[in-house]
Amino acid sequence: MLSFSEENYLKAIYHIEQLQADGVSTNSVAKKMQTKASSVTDMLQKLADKQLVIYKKYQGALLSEKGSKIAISVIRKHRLWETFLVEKLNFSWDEVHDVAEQLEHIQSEKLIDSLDAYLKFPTIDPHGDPIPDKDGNFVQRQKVKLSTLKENELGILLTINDSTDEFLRYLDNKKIAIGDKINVLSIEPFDKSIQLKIGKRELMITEEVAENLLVSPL
Amino acid sequence: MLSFSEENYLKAIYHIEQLQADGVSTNSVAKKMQTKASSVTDMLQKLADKQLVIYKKYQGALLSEKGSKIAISVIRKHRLWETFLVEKLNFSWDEVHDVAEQLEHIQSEKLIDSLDAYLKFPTIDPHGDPIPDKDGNFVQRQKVKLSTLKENELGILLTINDSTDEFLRYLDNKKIAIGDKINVLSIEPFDKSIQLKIGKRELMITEEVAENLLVSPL
DNA sequence: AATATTTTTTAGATAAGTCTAAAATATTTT
DNA sequence: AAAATATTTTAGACTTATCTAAAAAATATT
Ligand SMILES: [Mn+2]
Ligand SMILES: [Mn+2]
Ligand SMILES: [Mn+2]
Ligand SMILES: [Mn+2]
Repeated sequence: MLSFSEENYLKAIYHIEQLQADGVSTNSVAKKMQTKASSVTDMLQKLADKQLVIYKKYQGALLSEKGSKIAISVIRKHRLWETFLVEKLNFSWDEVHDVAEQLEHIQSEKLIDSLDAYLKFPTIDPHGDPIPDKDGNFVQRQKVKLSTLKENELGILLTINDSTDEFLRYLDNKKIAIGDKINVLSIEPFDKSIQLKIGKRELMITEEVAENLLVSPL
Repeated sequence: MLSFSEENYLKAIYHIEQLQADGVSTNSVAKKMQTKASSVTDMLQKLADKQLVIYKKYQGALLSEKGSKIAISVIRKHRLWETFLVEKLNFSWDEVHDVAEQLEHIQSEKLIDSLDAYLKFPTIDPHGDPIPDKDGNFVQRQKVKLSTLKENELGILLTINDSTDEFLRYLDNKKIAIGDKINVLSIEPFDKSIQLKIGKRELMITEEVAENLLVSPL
């Protein structure tokens, strides 16, 4: 039985590993967890004792097989709860994260598997992120930043890089949603802002926004 | 923001208060919480500092207005989650308690009020216990032990005194359920065992079982 | 290669929650 | 009312998770 804190560290290490496959640095974990490097060192030593990470002084850490399984199960719970909140309790996608941060630590295999079934085994969460199944498997989809598309190219919005409430609400306001088919009409050479078309609507987004929208190119 | 531990103590004190209205003793809390009296003293001092209980050395404790409100809100969450697990996720009533013990500490007013609405504002949980509403109000029903009924008297099973898994499963086996109309056919003078009728079925229960069944007399 | 800077670890402190053992107080029995 | 017993509190220790400040190691700069 792991503490909430241990589970949160494992999840953070997992997410950092996805970005840069080499050893996860103490500082990168500290930044993600909004804590001090010394606290991270303490925790990495503890997780190493429990064989959940492979850790060598000054070399950073990597999740072990066991640690990785736990991280994925926490992520599974987080995303299933987010899906429940949106689908069943009518939360909007910018309201679910903090509650899911708490719910992801509830310990009950029966609970999470029943929830999974109740939701009809969803594979994608409200933010477009894949939901691992009971065995930890999930879909890996090819995706590129919208900012890499050329003029007249198309893409389906799969997920987003920035999941802050502010960005989610920006997308709501602009009526940009997961699953939308986005057509790049033109790119302004001066500031790389993009004129695009969703359905019949035309709108303009900045390069920064385009960097945070991940699409499947068509 | 209270810790899980503080919330659990408040809930325990509340439940003990319901049984004996006078000051709640340190030992009674220790017994309920399965902890040591010294730990209880520490916590009572802390809760008194936070004005959640009224506490005088060697005199035991009482919940303050504020403490009582929090205790009731934790109970509300516990019972709504139990109802959710049974109604929506097909848990049986002997499987919900431990999970609800965890879920009752999730902090989100929007979550619990949405859950309440999703369940159509239930007033009774799977064990027959009343569910406080958003304002902390709940139905108080007149109820007596089945063992106090005389021969040929009737009662509706409202709730139970013993909520252990074993007793719940005993009731399932005997097909005795909350809401059943129970007819006391005869009482054996020797051991006070009771012959009763539910629907068309006749069955016998011991006095001990009858002590743990609370009915509304008809 | 030596120096400066950054990163990481260690040492020591603090807070929450628990425990055991001993002391203080209250209650019951004689 | 004194003695015996039970209850409650205090004192001191331990664990987990965090922090600050200092030391050690790694990396970057000159
Ligand atoms: Mn999230
Ligand atoms: Mn998500
Ligand atoms: Mn319960
Ligand atoms: Mn219940």
